Amino acid sequence: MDKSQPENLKNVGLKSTLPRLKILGLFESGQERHMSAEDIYKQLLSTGDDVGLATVYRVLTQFEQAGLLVRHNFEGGKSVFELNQGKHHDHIVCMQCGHVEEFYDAAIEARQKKIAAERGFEIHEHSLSIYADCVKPKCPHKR
Amino acid sequence: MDKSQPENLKNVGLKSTLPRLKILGLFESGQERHMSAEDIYKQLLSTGDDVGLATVYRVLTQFEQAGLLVRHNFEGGKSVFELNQGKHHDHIVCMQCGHVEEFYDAAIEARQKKIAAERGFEIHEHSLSIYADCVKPKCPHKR
DNA sequence: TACTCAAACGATAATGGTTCTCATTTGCAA
DNA sequence: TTGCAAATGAGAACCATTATCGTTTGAGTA
Repeated sequence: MDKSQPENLKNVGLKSTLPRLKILGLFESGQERHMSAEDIYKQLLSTGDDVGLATVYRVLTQFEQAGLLVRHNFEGGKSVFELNQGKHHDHIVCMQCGHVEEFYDAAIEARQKKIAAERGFEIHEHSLSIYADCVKPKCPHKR
Repeated sequence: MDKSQPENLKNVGLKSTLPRLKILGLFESGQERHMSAEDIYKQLLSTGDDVGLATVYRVLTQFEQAGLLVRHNFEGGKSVFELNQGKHHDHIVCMQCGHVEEFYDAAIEARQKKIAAERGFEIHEHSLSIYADCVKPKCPHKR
């Protein structure tokens, strides 16, 4: 399923170590797109893959800097990460269940560029998060 | 200049106390629109108005709940607050100097509503922050 | 104007997420 | 294999924020 991991790491100049492979593997398994350090730590413990919490944080930061992951700071104080698949997108976060949905809107993107340019800014990155409530009873995702 | 403070507090059901008046006064003085708890604490200390840090946090939260202030969670881990003047707006934050500029774009707002509705969400709140670099040498605002 | 007392305060301890420290382990090249 | 810099892991440290709890205060009442 995910045999290409060592190359992924080498490609970004990171030594291929067990903890790094495990963590990257978790993201590539696609079980959960958005995970916090704590999520990952617990997940690894539960499968018997003992990785220190400090290492999880270190590796996540390295992956972010290497461009493998993207970090988001939603409300709630903790950072969540997701695989960087090139395509920028924004998020809607359900305030009830914490479920995260992604979206991309070209009109919004264009507007943002325009606004920044008008004000003499050079866009570095941007984050748009809509905090909302799922209206439908499709809210069984627990936080 | 800001004589109406006690009424402001009463109107939202808060007892008019010294710390609350001082903190609200700081925001109403307009010196700095966006301030963190730490900013406020230091500012008050520097003018001899001794208010406990715990009180600053407590009051900020109360003001937020009362609708007097709006809280933002920019990158950097700390919350910043600004006077709630009714008009919703988003922010561009300079990554170099920390300077914050505000903007409002009807097209973006409309798009957001549409996107949420399409996905069966009821918008609760949303926050759009563009992290950018001031291009011009108008960047003397220190963080 | 003095009295009462719940509400508010302030110092400090506790918390939660994250980073740092440093002794031990490991990937990998010679 | 061996050597060693890089990486790891346990736990301490850190930082923003919240909780605790004894003391103070605002504002209605006598």
